[in-house]
Amino acid sequence: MRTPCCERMGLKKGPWTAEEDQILISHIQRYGHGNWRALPKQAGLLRCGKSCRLRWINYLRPDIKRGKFSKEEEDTILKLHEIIGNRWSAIAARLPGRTDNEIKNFWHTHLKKRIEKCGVQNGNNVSSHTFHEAQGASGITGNGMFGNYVYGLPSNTNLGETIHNGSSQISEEMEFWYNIFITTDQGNNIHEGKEI
DNA sequence: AATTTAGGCAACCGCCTGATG
DNA sequence: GCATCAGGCGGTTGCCTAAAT
Repeated sequence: MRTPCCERMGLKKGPWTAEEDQILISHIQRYGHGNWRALPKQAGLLRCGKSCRLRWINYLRPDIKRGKFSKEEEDTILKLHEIIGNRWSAIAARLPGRTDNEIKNFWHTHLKKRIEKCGVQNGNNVSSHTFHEAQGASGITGNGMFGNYVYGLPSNTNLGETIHNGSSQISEEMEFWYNIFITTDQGNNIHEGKEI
């Protein structure tokens, strides 16, 4: 049974101070972040590696875009979420400067509510128009896809084939977004709807 | 002005995966 | 094949602040 890194004695938890931020930034700028576990010790921070990594990726990274999400970004999140579900990191990969955590928070605090509202007004949920439509057309059940396993699908299901051959009922819009997803996904080890 | 409530977001937790020995 | 480690991910929590009462 390994000890979770955060349980080590003497490690600080909770909000980061400006001083800690500065230490982390200068250390990474100087030496990079080859080994997160060793970094806090090397930098002189009383934090666990995970905490440092999270702080850097979600807040301190220089290329982070802060502020409100644009309409285009919102649309992208909504569409990708319909296609791939709660794969926040995959969605974030398509929104330069945005982090998975930020997108996840934005989803839970804004978009989810909006969708639920729309769903109530329309008497169904938004997803039913796209991915669920595809599911219905191809006999697929489940609530997500892509991953080391395809949610609710046999592991050998070729989703690309399913979508393309499934039926003309599948919306062109979904196909458009699906194509964007599979053709632009680089570095995520995903190819044609499946992780390799 | 004081208190309560709700929303937003940073951070933690636990699990999973891939790499390594 | 098994154990361990580090990194990564998604779910969840809890704090802070603004709005409402």
